[in-house]
Amino acid sequence: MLMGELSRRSGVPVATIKFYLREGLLPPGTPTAATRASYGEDHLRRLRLIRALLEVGEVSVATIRTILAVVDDRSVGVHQMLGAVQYALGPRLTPPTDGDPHWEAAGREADDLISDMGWIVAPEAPARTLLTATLAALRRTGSAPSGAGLHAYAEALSRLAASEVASLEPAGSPESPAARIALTESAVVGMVLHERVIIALRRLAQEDASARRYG
Amino acid sequence: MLMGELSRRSGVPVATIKFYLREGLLPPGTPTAATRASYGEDHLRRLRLIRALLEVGEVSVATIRTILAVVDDRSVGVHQMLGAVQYALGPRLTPPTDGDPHWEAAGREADDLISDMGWIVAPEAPARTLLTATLAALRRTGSAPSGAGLHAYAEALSRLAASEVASLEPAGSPESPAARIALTESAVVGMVLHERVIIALRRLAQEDASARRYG
DNA sequence: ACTATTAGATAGCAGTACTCTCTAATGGAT
DNA sequence: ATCCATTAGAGAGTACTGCTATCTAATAGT
Repeated sequence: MLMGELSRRSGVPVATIKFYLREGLLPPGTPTAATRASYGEDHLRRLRLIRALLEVGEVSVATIRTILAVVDDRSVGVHQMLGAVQYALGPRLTPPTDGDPHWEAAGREADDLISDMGWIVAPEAPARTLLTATLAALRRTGSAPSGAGLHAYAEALSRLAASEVASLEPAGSPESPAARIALTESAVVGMVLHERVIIALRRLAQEDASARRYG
Repeated sequence: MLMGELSRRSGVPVATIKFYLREGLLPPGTPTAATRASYGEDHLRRLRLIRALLEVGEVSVATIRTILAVVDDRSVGVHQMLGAVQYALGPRLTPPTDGDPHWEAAGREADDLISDMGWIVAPEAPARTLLTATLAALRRTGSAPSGAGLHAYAEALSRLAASEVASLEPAGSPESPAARIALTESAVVGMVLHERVIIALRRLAQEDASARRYG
């Protein structure tokens, strides 16, 4: 497949594909002449993955590059891959250096919740920082949620996450390297886009609840 | 309170506060002289709200301006406010003009889910578009979730949303205009930041589930 | 009187995701 | 054989975002 066909089939402009090649998001095609290279179905698949992460997942180009490097690294297993993706996605928030009481209280609340749930998570997990930062911001604005509400969220998400992780490796270990990559790409896009699905469903449910109560 | 004190108490640089004033995110202080204005606690509260939405909620300045305009509009009720905020947050995705089969299948799936759940949502609700776009992207990348999984998500979020909406108006209607604004700000920050809480909890639960299964 | 601070305005800056332009080489059509 | 479209590869340019810096004139506190 030539650049033009890749562009046509993916809906991505040629100049943009070239940009992704320069940025290392897309591996180069196999050159057939000085001014010609051939691209395969895997390029098309990768391109769709990039666009999904960018347009729907709102993931930055730099983060996508990091994620794809993990996807292409055959030495990492499913668990490490999930962790690496979470680390790449994780908030680039800087915790306050001084002793911010809101931050510290939020950190304690997050730690308590995690241990109450019996969750096994790394101390430096970015999601932990994200939770702390969000709880701290809620405290700062005087809108801290109740502990009971947090637990309800956690219980619900615990069940959803368990079933999703269980479906990650449907048929044993991957057969070929290409199949492994396709499977890993699918897991990544699932991780990122399911978050969007959850947000969309939550907003829809909220609109419904609000309509019933006030509408 | 003078600009300097507002800056010190909020942790936001003076130049940035001036920028928010210019952008209309922060109402001007009451001028006391040609080069002096006085700011109150409401400015401090609003500034914290802006920072929470920006830094944790990842909401753009333009969107925050739109949201704050709704918050300050005393003529809108809770339900309309929620709708307006969702509309402002909503994806700025453009649905494909041509008949994209993935998009259309995703749209049908979203509509089916909404009617299965018995949800009352506007046909043009941005969350509906977000759901459609995300399902379409999942289809394009060959990672479409199962209908059963979607229903499980929807059920869980339906319960969470109902309890959150129920807690929006804790003690009847607001007393003073200032109290109404404070309550509305709290509702907005809750809407936006609780989404982050959910994402953080999901990632934590996923890490735990993955650790138990593969770690 | 002097220094620090402020309002208000304008300009600049760093990062992001492209988009455009150019050159030289090549492929297919006529 | 010769044209025209297409391509690789490289570099510069663009539009937008969220600040940040600089300047002027006015004022407050010491």
